[in-house]
Amino acid sequence: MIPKRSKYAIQALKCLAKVYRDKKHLSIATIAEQEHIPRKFLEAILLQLRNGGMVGSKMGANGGYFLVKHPDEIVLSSIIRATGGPIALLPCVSLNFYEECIECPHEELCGLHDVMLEVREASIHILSKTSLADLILREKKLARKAESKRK
Amino acid sequence: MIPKRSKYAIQALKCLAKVYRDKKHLSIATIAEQEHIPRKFLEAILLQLRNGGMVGSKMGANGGYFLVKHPDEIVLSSIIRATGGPIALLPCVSLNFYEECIECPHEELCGLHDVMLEVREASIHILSKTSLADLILREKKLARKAESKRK
DNA sequence: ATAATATCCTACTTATCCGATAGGAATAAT
DNA sequence: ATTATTCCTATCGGATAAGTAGGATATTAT
Repeated sequence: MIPKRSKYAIQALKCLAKVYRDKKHLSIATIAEQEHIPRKFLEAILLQLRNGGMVGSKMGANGGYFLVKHPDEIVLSSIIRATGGPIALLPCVSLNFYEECIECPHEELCGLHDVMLEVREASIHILSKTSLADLILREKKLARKAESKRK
Repeated sequence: MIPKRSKYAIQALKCLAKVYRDKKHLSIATIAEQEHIPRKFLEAILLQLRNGGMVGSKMGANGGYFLVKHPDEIVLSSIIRATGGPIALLPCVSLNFYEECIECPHEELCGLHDVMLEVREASIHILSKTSLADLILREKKLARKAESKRK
């Protein structure tokens, strides 16, 4: 499981992506309210994303946050990583939280390691081909589908 | 990430799978030593697996644990589930640890939910086609590969 | 029978991490 | 100035995971 932190980050960035072309910025409070995220917690998360170079900020009254890259270029896997969320199911197959198993004499001979690598690759494949723009597009499709179903 | 508990469970069951055809059983102590798992912890895990009907046990001196099903029929996903390990990356797409997001008005309209479902399906697909027998087979292949590489 | 060897069962400890909060300093717009 | 906002550090409480303790119960071997 990825931490809530990562999920909140994705939601927040999705909000920012929606106003990207208008070159608008959004305040923490606005995003927090829109997405039902605890305000102070979101503050910490956005700060982390900013220090990681994923978003920009404008201080002072009428300030806020904005994306520094196009929503097409920001993919889910990098958001998860930037917020400290592990994707792999085991430490020994994690790129960012790697830890070797004491019990494995040779990692390259471990069958479980091998399988878990496959799982990781499959997950990362999906998560790094899906951008914020894709996410928004997906929601539009889902809305249309629900609409046509309701009739 | 899945808990260590689940990983230990897989290792232990792999041991039992290796002696399955000889209708042997192994004691906790034996497995613990072989796999470098804390003895008492393994005890708790095997007990859980037994109560879940995945393994059988024989009490008393010269007792131990054994598989009740063929190693072909025991897949990784069910071991992970039996030991309380989540496979999904978010609670809202988890089969066994489902929790709805307060922030999502309609789950069916959430793009993230949609993507995470895909990730879950991909992971489960791999984990439920891989059995203990496959795991052992994989290790044999890896060993052969390493052998031919060493030359 | 008795001793030795196992599993069974419940409860506990301990450490770590996660989610969330507090409080104020710095900065910019009006 | 006042107000709105980000920036920064520190902290708290609760949950969960990993591992431990100790004894009850069952079986085998001698």
